Amino acid sequence: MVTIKDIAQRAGVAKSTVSRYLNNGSVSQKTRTKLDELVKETGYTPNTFARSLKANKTNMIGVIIPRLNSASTNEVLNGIDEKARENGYELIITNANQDRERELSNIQTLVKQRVEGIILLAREITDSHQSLIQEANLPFLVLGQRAESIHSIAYADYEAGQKIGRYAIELGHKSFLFFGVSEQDKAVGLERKQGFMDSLEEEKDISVEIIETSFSKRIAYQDALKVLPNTSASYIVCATDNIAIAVLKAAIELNYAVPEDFSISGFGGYEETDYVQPSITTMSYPYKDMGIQAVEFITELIDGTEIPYETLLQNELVVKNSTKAKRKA
Amino acid sequence: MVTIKDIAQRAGVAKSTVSRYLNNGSVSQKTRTKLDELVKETGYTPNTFARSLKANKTNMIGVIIPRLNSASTNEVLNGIDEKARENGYELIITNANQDRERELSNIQTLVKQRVEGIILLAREITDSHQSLIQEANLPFLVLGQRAESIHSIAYADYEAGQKIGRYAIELGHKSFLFFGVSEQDKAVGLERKQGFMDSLEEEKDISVEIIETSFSKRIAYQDALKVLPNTSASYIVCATDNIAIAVLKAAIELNYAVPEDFSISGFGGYEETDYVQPSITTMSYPYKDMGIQAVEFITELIDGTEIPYETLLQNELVVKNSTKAKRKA
DNA sequence: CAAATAAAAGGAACCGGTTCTAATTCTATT
DNA sequence: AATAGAATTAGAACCGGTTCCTTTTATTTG
Repeated sequence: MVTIKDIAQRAGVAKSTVSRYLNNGSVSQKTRTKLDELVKETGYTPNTFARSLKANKTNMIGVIIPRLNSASTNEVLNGIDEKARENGYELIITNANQDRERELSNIQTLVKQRVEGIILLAREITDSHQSLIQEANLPFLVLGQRAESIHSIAYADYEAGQKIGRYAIELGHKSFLFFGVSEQDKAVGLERKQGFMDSLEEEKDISVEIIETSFSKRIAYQDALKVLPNTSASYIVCATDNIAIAVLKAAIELNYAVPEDFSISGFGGYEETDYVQPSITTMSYPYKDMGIQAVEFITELIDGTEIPYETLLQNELVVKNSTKAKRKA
Repeated sequence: MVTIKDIAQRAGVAKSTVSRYLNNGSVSQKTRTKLDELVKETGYTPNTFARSLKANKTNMIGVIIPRLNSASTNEVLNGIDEKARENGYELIITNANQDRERELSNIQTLVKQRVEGIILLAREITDSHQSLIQEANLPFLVLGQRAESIHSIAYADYEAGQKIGRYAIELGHKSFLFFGVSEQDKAVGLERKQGFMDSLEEEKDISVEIIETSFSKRIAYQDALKVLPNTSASYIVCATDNIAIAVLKAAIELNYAVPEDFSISGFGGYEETDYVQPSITTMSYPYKDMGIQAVEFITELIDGTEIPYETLLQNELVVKNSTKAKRKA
């Protein structure tokens, strides 16, 4: 590998001159030309480590994702990727594979790699997270969950829940089945449900049955096969699009008609909801925007600019063919 | 940030002693205990850059993926991630976003980052790739495409095409519609099609209509809306599962019955094919295994071990509900 | 044309580690 | 107790850059 020393020697100048040439300037036209040639000829590129070592700056942002095969994660990553590139940062993406221990160890790994900031796509923020983050003493941004005393960007999940509730009420539904996930996930498990429940508050003659299932399509599908035959609901609220897709599959296999027998809606706005029969009504989430916003924020944090501790991103209802007005009894 | 010098001073020993303590050994019990304490107390971690600088070793593998929101990419990454972790490598994942220029620039970025090897999930290998890879002079592994004089792991796409063809023939189909993609993608665009076509060779009274569409569901869907009303085919071969899903959607919206009016099959084995109605017959691909295999190979290349230039991974037919025997005319 | 000033270049120190060699200390042996 | 040999340790050099300070060279000005 050719180094700055080699270049300097061959050009007959000092290392420092080459360094100046590479960075700001103040080099005579003559040496500049000479160095241009040599760099081209040798294909010289400065060693990033040597640079980072001295500069104490790595130009890298660490990203921790909960799992790889998730459409929402990918969209967020897409936004992060695009914006990071634009801002001149390299990304180190690490996968926690839904394992809390691994998430923590990923934080440490990134700290060791001397990233300048960390973006965490979160499921849940525990005390271990809190203390590790304090300790790391790095710009840190949590996405998708609100977190005390850590900067975060989250979706307006509570409001999203409300919007679905109000929409269903408008359609005349009274009897609901809610497929949710564990409340450990505050945003998805708690806030969406809470928003939905609160939106029904002032209505009369409402019944709601709540089932806790999983993010996994397979498990949600199995749960739905068991639950659907015994429900009196006319509207099924699913806390994620994946759950909605799984419930739809179960409903059809049990020979129900959707939306005639059940209306079904999800949360997420996944493309996949367009490609099942019927297409599924859902709350669309600004995933990519979140990624973009995240890089903007982390950049500001790195630069020492103040940003709000909590940012909420709104989402909107997309009505498709899996929901319809309740027929008059 | 606390450095090795700080530790050395506080322990009253030389830097080199601390370094020895951190690495191999040959340190007296007394200093070892002392240093244990100090490291714990200060939370010292060695600076990766300083280390890499001297060692000329980074323990990092670079991965280039064509795009983020792809189920197959994610599965492969999953395997890579798992195995890399096991082998003690860090991953730098970069996204080329389907842009050839960006793919090339990603290679350069990774080379600058001094990764020890690069894994490229490829769509197409051009001459620019070839020369850049030569120049980089790093262990390099291409996944998903065969590439001349570069190590590669690919799927047995030709054979996969044949298997689908033979299966359809067995079901008694004679008239086919093939939704393919550009031949620039050798594996998906060319080999799958070629395998399929060759498998029909010895049959009589066969008709095949070939449509070139896109990897994008949206575009494939639009193409299908145009083509389906005018086809006489009874079996539709789609070069990817995404295309199959899009074609199925179009078929249903045009009021065809699947598989009664058309049998439809895809390639890929995506989970999503289970969640549409009807579920789609497909060739399953060992994505995760490829990721695992890839890390094994790149590790061996880094260590200087010889590996075969070309490795082919087999895939198998998974019959679901979107295909059935042709009814006798 | 000499002196003052600006521009360019050189040299050394440093970033935070590792490694090699030489020096010191400890242990065992006679 | 003297000495050989092994185990530890210190110190310097180095990895490949950047940066600060000093010196040299070029340019301008009176």
